[in-house]
Amino acid sequence: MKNISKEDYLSAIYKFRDENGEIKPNLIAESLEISNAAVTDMLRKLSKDGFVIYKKYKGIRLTADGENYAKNMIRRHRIWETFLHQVLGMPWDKVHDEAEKLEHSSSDELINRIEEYLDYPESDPHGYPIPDRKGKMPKHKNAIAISELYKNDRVEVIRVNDTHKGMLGYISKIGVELGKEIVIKDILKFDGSMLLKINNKDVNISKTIASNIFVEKIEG
Amino acid sequence: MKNISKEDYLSAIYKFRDENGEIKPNLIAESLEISNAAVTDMLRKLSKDGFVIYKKYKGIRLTADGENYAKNMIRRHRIWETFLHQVLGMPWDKVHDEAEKLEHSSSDELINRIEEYLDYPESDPHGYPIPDRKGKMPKHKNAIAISELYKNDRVEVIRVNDTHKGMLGYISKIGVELGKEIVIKDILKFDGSMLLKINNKDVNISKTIASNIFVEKIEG
DNA sequence: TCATATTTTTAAGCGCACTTAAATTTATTA
DNA sequence: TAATAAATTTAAGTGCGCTTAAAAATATGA
Repeated sequence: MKNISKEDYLSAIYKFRDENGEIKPNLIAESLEISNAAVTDMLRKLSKDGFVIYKKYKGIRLTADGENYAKNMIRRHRIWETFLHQVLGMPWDKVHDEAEKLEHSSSDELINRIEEYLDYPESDPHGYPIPDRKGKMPKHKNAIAISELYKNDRVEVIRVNDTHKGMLGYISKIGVELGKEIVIKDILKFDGSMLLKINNKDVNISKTIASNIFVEKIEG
Repeated sequence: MKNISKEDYLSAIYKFRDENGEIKPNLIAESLEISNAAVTDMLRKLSKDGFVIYKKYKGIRLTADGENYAKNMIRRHRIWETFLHQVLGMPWDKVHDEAEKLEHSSSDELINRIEEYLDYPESDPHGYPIPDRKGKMPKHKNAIAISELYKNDRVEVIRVNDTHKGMLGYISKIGVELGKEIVIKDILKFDGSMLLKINNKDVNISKTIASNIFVEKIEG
């Protein structure tokens, strides 16, 4: 059994809902790696407790309460990640799992103290924005996935997706980090993989990886 | 339900066992605030897993594995308390509950990193020793409870017990902290309460409180 | 549009860490 | 030492968050 809490469900809904703010049970089940039946069970409870709008066979959406709750969990998660990386020097690809545990065991007061200690950071080690204590999310830079780029584009890394296990470790091994400059040297048509220049070295990355590294163009 | 983990049982046994290293189920149940029946259940499991020696109706003791496990939990707890107090400025009487939650959600690697960041502290904010990563406990100062002292003794606070809820808050409110000088001004025979001088103020404390503040005598 | 595939819900059940109540063992004390 | 009290174990049961299997609803596509 996995024993996932209400907190994880709300975070997952928040993260994976579509442009209309809706999500299907199936996607929740996949992201939490549990059965669809378990999701149905929990949705009933979350609905009863006023955190989601749930009607059988219909898409699910967060209530205002649910959204606040989820945003607070994301705040906790990202503040822990930032602390672990910046203060304790924990590597990029390890902070996620550690924060995942800590976020459920911290009072709001503790999170606020850490935030203060970090001098109110606006983004986590992967470039994601940290909601403030009122739930306000700092403005995100306009990010493009590397997979959307063209040959000879020169870009700077501003965000890296941390949803896939093991991927972050690989990404950091090939030299990618926030602020790093990358040049697109070639795009291979047959598999969508891309040849990049990072740290003056040529690196080939798959389309999957390319779609999880977000950048902004360097002008000029 | 309280949902107490194996980890809490082992810590409780470690803390409350007698001079022979033994403990009765009853005491475990009281300290964890659960029923005796729940303790019997868990003891069976802990025994099967090799953490305690358990024979029906006999005293319980930790195996070497159980002792190591418990000591590691105490290490986690005290390192978190030290971090919360020293780095984040969390007050004396709040760190216990917060650490209680965090200790179950931290990898050994995280604890080691915090320990390093704190420059390998030897005692927690209440004066209790912190086991090192091999389980070695730093030598404790020889502590006397204030309740054992005589009129006119001059002493320095070196440890404060954090087992009673609310007591630490009170103790800190009357001016007691580690390293603080106290003079015993009087002992009231009829109830064992004591009149102390702290910060040049007279304070009366009950026998219960007096037996939970530990000191060493100031020579001369 | 109708058969088929997919998603979602329902039903039954499991393991865990508890609970209360009753039975049993051990400890106390008169 | 025998009656009584206290501690401990056993038995039965609960709530929670899962599971698998089957049933029902929705979506897809020839």
